[in-house]
Amino acid sequence: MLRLRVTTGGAVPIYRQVIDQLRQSCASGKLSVGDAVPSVRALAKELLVNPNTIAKAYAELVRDGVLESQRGRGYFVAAQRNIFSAKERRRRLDLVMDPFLAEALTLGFDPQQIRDEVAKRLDRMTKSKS
Amino acid sequence: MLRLRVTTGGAVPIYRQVIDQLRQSCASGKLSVGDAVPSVRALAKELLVNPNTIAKAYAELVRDGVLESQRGRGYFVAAQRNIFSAKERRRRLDLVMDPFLAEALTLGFDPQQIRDEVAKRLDRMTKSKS
Amino acid sequence: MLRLRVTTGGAVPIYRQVIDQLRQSCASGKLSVGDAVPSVRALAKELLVNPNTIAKAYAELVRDGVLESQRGRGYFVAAQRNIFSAKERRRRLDLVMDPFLAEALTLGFDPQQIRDEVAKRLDRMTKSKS
Amino acid sequence: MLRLRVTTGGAVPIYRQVIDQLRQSCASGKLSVGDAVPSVRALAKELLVNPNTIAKAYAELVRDGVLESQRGRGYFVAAQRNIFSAKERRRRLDLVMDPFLAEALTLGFDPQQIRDEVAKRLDRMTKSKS
DNA sequence: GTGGTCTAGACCACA
DNA sequence: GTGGTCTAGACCACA
Repeated sequence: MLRLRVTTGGAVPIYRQVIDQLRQSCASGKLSVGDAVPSVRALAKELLVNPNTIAKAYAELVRDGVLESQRGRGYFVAAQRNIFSAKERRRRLDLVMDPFLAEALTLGFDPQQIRDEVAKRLDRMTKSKS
Repeated sequence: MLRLRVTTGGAVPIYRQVIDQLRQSCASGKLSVGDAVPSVRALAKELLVNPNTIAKAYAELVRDGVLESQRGRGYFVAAQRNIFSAKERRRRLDLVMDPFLAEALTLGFDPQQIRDEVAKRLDRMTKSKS
Repeated sequence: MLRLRVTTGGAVPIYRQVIDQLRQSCASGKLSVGDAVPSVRALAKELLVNPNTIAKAYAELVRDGVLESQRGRGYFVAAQRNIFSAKERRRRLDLVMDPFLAEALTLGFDPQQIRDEVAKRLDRMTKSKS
Repeated sequence: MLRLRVTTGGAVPIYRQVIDQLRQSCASGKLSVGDAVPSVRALAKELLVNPNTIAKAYAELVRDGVLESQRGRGYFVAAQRNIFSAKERRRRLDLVMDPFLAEALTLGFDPQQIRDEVAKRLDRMTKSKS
């Protein structure tokens, strides 16, 4: 059973947190192709947020090819297809990588530590798949 | 002499870019403890942005212990205090690492590619120190 | 000056109409790279619809790389870049072409007429660019 | 024997797919005036969908003059009446053509490619007549 | 002034 | 029951 948690008041919008956590669930294999995700209303009720906020998150995941919606039935995990051009994928990677690395360095981690942590986390994410 | 560049086009707010670049300059050693950073007005003029935007960025950097203000003299790079406990640093690292890795994976990059890109980017960031 | 019109009550959602018309304005050269589009509030007021509806349309155009938003400044026409993979572009073309052709045939136009009308309309769209 | 196929995955509602495919079968000559179409129940059973969904599709086709219902006998392809004036047909064509062309252009296809794809697709649609 | 997020709540489309 | 669209309106972030 999918467990999501969001915090309010912080800098990260609720809908962004939902997106990130669902992406992670897909990437880590906690969710597989074809799996249903909670309905907009059910998740909104569980997280105590407005259904529109969940709908917004789900809509973005659909646009990015992570989820598919079936009207009247619900949202489901889509087969991963690379919808973006190589250039765009690269652009989007940099867009998320740079702030991450800047923050990691600012936190006092050195390059070697960062590489190690990234490798370790990637292992955990992909191993748990099988 | 410190060189900052901001782009007014993208999604990242100007004050955020200023913060990120100064943090990175400190992390990479381009700026050392005690170094002066440009005055609010000078930097605003140079970057052609509103002084309020720079003031806001500097205020956040002071709040985070990256800069110190000396009244009447200007802003200086603060002695690197590790404000956070090891556990807290770790927590904050995960907080930014997980969404980054999840997005990278759903973009279709595999673990090896992600490790390579991270290493490459880190090299570029830290080489520019010398 | 950009002129948009929407009808309510029909099958086509308002935000979809806004998207279509802005796409057309870009495709036909009525709008050029860097041009500002009306602010969310201004357009909402002009069309007598809710600002959220306009915001939704603009957000989709940003996601598709047609517009760029500059926080605090407004929305602007983005440089056209092909953000989608060849496969995805093809998929999206079919997604809009098939319903169009089916409707055209149902209206009683024969293939030759449809080809002619498409060619004529394309000419008008791209000639008006210069 | 009429062959319909519906996919329950995508964004297009099932009843819409049924409508589009029947319209296309009529337009392409696969179905001729007076031909019977499958009964609501038979088609629902064949496609594994709710009979209400088929009933809804047939109702719209009757409303548009594509089908006729004969009480107790079933649904039949109606005599092709051109319900719309030439002007109205033209207006309706533009209504669907413009968004299609605008999207195709903003997807990065050039006029020549669009003309080619349209011609190719039309060929395939009408060849299947024989 | 601009855009961004979120809530509360209505009403429709679809299965 | 499910998702989709839209309104009214609040409050924040940014320039």
